[in-house]
Amino acid sequence: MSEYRTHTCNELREKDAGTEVRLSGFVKTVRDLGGCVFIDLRDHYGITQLTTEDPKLLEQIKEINVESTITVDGKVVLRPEENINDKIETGRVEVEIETITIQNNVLLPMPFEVEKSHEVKEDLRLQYRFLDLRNEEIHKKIVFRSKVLKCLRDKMDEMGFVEVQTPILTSSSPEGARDYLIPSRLHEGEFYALPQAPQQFKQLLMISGFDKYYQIAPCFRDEDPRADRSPGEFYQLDFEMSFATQKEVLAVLKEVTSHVFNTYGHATISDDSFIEIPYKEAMDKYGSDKPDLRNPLEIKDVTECFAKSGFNAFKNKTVKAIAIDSSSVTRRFFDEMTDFAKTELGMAGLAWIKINEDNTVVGPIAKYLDEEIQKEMFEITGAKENYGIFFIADEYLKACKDAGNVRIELGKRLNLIDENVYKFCFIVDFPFYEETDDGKIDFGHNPFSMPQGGLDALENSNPLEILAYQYDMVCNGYELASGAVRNHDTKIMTKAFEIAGYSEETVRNKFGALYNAFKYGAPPHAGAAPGIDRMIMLLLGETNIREVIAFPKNSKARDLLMQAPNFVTDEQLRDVHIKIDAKEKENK
RNA sequence: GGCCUGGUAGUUCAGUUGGUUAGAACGCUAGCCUGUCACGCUAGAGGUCGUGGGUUCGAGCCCCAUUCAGGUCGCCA
Repeated sequence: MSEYRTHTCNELREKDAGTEVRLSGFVKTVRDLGGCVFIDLRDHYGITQLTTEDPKLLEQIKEINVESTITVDGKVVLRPEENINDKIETGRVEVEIETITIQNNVLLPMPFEVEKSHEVKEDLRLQYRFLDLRNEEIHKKIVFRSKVLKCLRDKMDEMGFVEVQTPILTSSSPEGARDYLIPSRLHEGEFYALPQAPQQFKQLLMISGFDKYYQIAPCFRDEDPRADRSPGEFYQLDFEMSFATQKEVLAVLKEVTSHVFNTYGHATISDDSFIEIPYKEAMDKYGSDKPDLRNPLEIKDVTECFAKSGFNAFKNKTVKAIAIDSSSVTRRFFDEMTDFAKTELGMAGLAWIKINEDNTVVGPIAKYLDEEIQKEMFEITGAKENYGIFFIADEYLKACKDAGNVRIELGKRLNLIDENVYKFCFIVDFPFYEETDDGKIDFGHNPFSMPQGGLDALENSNPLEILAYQYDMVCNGYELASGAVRNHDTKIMTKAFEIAGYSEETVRNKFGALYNAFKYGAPPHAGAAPGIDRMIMLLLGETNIREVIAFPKNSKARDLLMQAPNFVTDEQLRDVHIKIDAKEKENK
């Protein structure tokens, strides 16, 4: 018998009545009725009610604070019929206390009530995360995460993938995000970087002949967070396959995600999931490369209509339109949307028209649209009587994105989102290059992916028209995975970098290991990496990614519990050959 | 870095047009209570209204600055 317990707090049932037991746990509540007392004892597994009428014990219990840890010896008894509590699994029995040992009392005031921690301001929860995690609801999410991780590992294993751990201390790599740097003590002035992803290692593993690799991999990116983006560090189910095409990678993504979402999802996967949508189509129809397909609204292009109209503000701009059934909303709805577009989305404005029962058109810009234009517009957008149309005008890409945000907001406000389904899709055919603000050509996503059409396309096409074998998996408006067929041919790679303005020498310097390895019979390979935190968030129907991470950082990438980052001693700095610029410090 | 929203008791919040002693709920402390499970009842303690400045006879409320937090754009394959 354990020194501390014979059973957990979720084990005792009616059949145990009469047995002597020992339980240990946290005091969840004390209900003192005067002549008798009830204690809810909580541990990782559940809750058991303790009770006593013994005056000596009643006196002792007065010293126990809520959330203290105690060990109790006692006898299991059946509860009287009328006092059964079926809300807890042990609710048909209780333990009559014989002795109580206080293991550790609560010595400081509790910063918040554990039972209500989910209502508390987030920074306080994070500062006392160890107490926050005692809350059953939050506790359960972390246990849930463990199950999902096992599920993923089992599935990957079943599909023949080998888990390989790759270095955490590695070199800076040109992938887009800012690196976290680690100064080297042994090599003055040099730095390690934490991996943004095990990208180069997994490709090297393919060259090593491992065929199918995966890893639940920590990734580090020094970027500002979002509600759905964990600041600083996060985990990916990173995988890579040799001799595989885009189609085969998408099939693996589909198999893994449908398995885990079918097993652990709070909603069901819709039948029309896993369709492929080209990037361009996604931008045109949904104004986003991570569209929420539960939202039935579609964006239409009405640039031509406005070109013919007398409304000069929209001339020479791309004009996007979203039609909604407005029979259930008032005029005020339109004004509030305009307000939202201006203040929240930073748009210049949001034009709209409303079509009355009798097909007359009203709204701030209605007078500029003659009947013929209206007719054409209704045809394009599918609008009819009792509909409203919102218009977003700007330079093409901005118009798409703004319309996308308006679409999302309309979906929310009109309550068009079915919370009980997962709609997955693959966004494919991302542009290989994009134009930077100063008119240069640069890689659209990452330089590791294979351009469609290979060397021929690079040599003979307009770079901005070349597509990449690059794909995302999207679920309910979240980018859940991203991947690519890799460029394993150094000739194509050199050319690809040349177009973006990098010399072969730069390529060799930036990722020499990989570039060099490609020259030793590299197999064609492709892969992807679903984000695990985001996946668990979706499985649980959460919208805050920090809810599914045991010890998350706050939105400024600070660890409020461990107080990181923090200043270090001068000696530590000397060790790693770092000097803090005093001026910079003062400015702070 | 830009924008939006917020900071009032331990916690979550309310606080009218700028006007006497800043409230509620939960928690905490003390007392009463033998079947509670959100136990109940009674009483009590608890506040530099984020910080600094300003306007005013008078500021939780108005103005400026600043700081912290959350969201969002930029950023992030």
